[in-house]
Formats: sequence, structure tokens, C-alpha cells
Amino acid sequence: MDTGTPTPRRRMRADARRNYERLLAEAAAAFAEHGADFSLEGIARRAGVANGTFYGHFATRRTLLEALLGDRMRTLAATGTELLAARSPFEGLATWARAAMVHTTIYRGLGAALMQAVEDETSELHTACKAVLAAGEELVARARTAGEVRPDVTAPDLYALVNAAAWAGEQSSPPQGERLLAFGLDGFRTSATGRE
Amino acid sequence: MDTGTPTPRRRMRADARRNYERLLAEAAAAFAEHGADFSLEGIARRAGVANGTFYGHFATRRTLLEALLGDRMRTLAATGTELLAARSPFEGLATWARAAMVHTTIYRGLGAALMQAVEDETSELHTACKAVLAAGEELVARARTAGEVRPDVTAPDLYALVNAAAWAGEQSSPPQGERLLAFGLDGFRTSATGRE
DNA sequence: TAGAAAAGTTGAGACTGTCTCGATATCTTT
DNA sequence: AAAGATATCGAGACAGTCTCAACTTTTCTA
Repeated sequence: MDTGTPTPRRRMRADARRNYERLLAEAAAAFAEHGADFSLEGIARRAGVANGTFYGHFATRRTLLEALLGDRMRTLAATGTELLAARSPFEGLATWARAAMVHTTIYRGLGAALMQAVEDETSELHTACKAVLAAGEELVARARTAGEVRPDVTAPDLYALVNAAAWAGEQSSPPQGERLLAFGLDGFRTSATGRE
Repeated sequence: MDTGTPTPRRRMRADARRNYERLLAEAAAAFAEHGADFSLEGIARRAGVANGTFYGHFATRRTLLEALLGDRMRTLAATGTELLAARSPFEGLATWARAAMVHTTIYRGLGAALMQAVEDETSELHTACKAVLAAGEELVARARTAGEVRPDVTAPDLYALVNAAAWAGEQSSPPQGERLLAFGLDGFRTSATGRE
């Protein structure tokens, strides 16, 4: 579905493409090791290019992170679509939510970037986010039709829950994130409609 | 309950105390305006002291933020205790949760600091957090006894939910945070115990 | 394939911010 | 009022972000 090779915008000169990829590779390594707060200058240094070159490819830290995330997001959306075939609609939804949370947790520190990307049209990630949201929407719609979740649950609710739970897990401990996700999902269920 | 005057550790020299207070005041203003990412150097500048003086009072950004938050936290704990008198235990809990979320939202960007402070014994805020957690625990316990929330709901769950919802509200829109909180609280309810 | 045009790279440098520390100034105490 | 304890000062060592004009490499085209 995806070559694994990062996707620069258009045709690039050969040397430019080489640098682009080296930078992205270094960034991925730095990210895996330190989260989102690595030094951009350091990335350039380790990739063996001048920092001006770095900025030529990625105007801001955000641009870089977005390039890093795009592929993952698309995969997640695909997983969502597969789960539409799950026996229980609610279970499909819950399974997907857990997978999404793991995804977000791996990219620790990026929850904020993700949340903002959905709303920001200028974000590179916007398209990918929309796809994820669409996948979520389908899962939610199916569960709703089956009467397994409340009628007022929306895809953005799901998206927010997943990201918030991932965030909570990052701040305290991963199990806390999972608990939160579980409670939230239960809050989505039809049986939870506490009339007051 | 609280003089409103920030609380330096011990007896300080008069000039030192004056500087301490000016710094804290500037920090509060900067915080209100830009969230947690203001420049420490700038605070010193605006307070009219050398930056070395700043660092003499607050070793790290965190120290400063903690000083800024302590009082608010204590207030929140007190509110929790008052709400123990609410007619409906669940409503008392929910009301407090909403208040706590507002509190956290005002101090936008500090959710992370709060979450970590609970677990970090070296934090100035640790005591205040414990107090908040204790207040939450009492509210949860009361609701649990009344059979209004699941038996496995804990104060840390509540704490995590509130902070995560506040975070979500910061990232997208405040209403999204409130929705998340509502779903989470419903997930806490006894009726939501989806056996599977 | 040479030369021109396009595309990309370079690294110095202008800023800003974090943090340290010895010299200096200011309180407090006796 | 002098000594001693406390603070403040501000220069300076670093690191990071970002820009830009000069320069180099690639690609295009005749």
C-alpha cells in the first residue's frame, strides 16, 4: 500500500532527495529516542548537512513531524476499515480505539500535533487525519446503527478520547491511559445513557 | 483561607522578598497571556531584575510554575470537601470534576505538570496534589457507597479523566473537553458496567 | 555534450533563550 | 558601625532557531 519510502512533494533533484531522506531517517531515530523535543540543528548535524539545508526541506519542526507521521496515519485508517468487518460493532470500535491509542503512544508527545492537525487545513497531516476520522466515523456509525452506542457519539468524540487517553498514559502510566479509554468507551455505550 | 500572598519558603531578606513577589506577579501575567511557554529571561526583564536573580529564586521553569499553582490547588481541594454535602453523590462528583476541569483549563498547558506532580515526591506541588486527590477520593468513595459509580473507579481515574479532558479541550475546543468529561463520567456510572 | 538555467547547499551571523558564577551591593545583627 | 550573612548583578559560555547571499551541483536543451 505504501513503499515505506517517505514521500517528498514533487520531483526533486537527486541530491536533494538523498538529503531529505537522510534527514527524515535521523529525525525518526531521534524521535524514537527522545520524543518530540529533539534539536533540529542536531538532526542536520547528524545527517551531515548544513542547517540551512535542513530548513530548506522542513520549514518548521512541525513540518518535519508531519512528514514523519503521515504514513502511520494512513495505516491506521486502513485498520479501521478492516475492523468494519468485526462481528460485534462495538468490539470493532473498541479494538480500533485501542490500536489508535497505541499508535499515538508510540509517537509520544505528538498527541497535540494530531489534535491540531484535524482542524488545521494547512497541515500536511490534515488529509491523513481526515482519513482516520472517516474510518472512525464509519465504525461509530455502524455501532450506532446497531444500537450499541449512544446516538450522540461522534467520530470527533472518539478521536478526542483516544488522544486524551494516550496523553494521560504518557503523563502518568500507560495502564492509566488504558483505564481512561475503557471508561470513555463505556460512556459511549447505549446502556450508559444516564438520564437525570 | 489563604492570604493571596505567595508563600516563600522561609524568612527572606526584605529585598529578596520584594523581588520574589514581583517575579511571581510577572510570571502570572505572562502565564495568563501566553500559557506555560513564556521566556524566563523575559520575566526577569519585566520584573526589573537581573536574570541571575531570577534563577536565584526559581531554579527551573518548573519551580516557578509550581509556586504559581499551589494556592489554586488548595482551593480546589476545599471545594471538593464542600461538595461532599451535595444531595446526589454522583452529582457532587460530577460538579467537582467540572470545576476541576475549568481550573486546569485556566492554567492551560499545565495539565502535564499536574499529572506528573502527583507521582513526583520532589515536586513542590506534590502535597497540594495529594490534597486534591484526597478530596476526589472522598467524593468517589461516597458515590461508590451509594452504588452510583462502579466499584473499580478510583480517585486517580477521576484525576486522569479531568486532566485529560482539559487537555483535549485545549487542543481542539473547550466543548470537546466537556463532552469527553461527560462521557468519561458516564463510564464511571454503575449502569455503564458493560459485561462482556 | 557544453553552456545556461534551475535547484539546492552552505555556513556565517543575528537573535533569543537557558543557566552559571565571581564580583559587588544590600540587609541584619550584635 | 562593622562584620557576616544574604542577595543581586551582569557578563559570558552555550545551545537552539532561523535567514540569506554566495556558491555548487544537477538537469535541461539546443
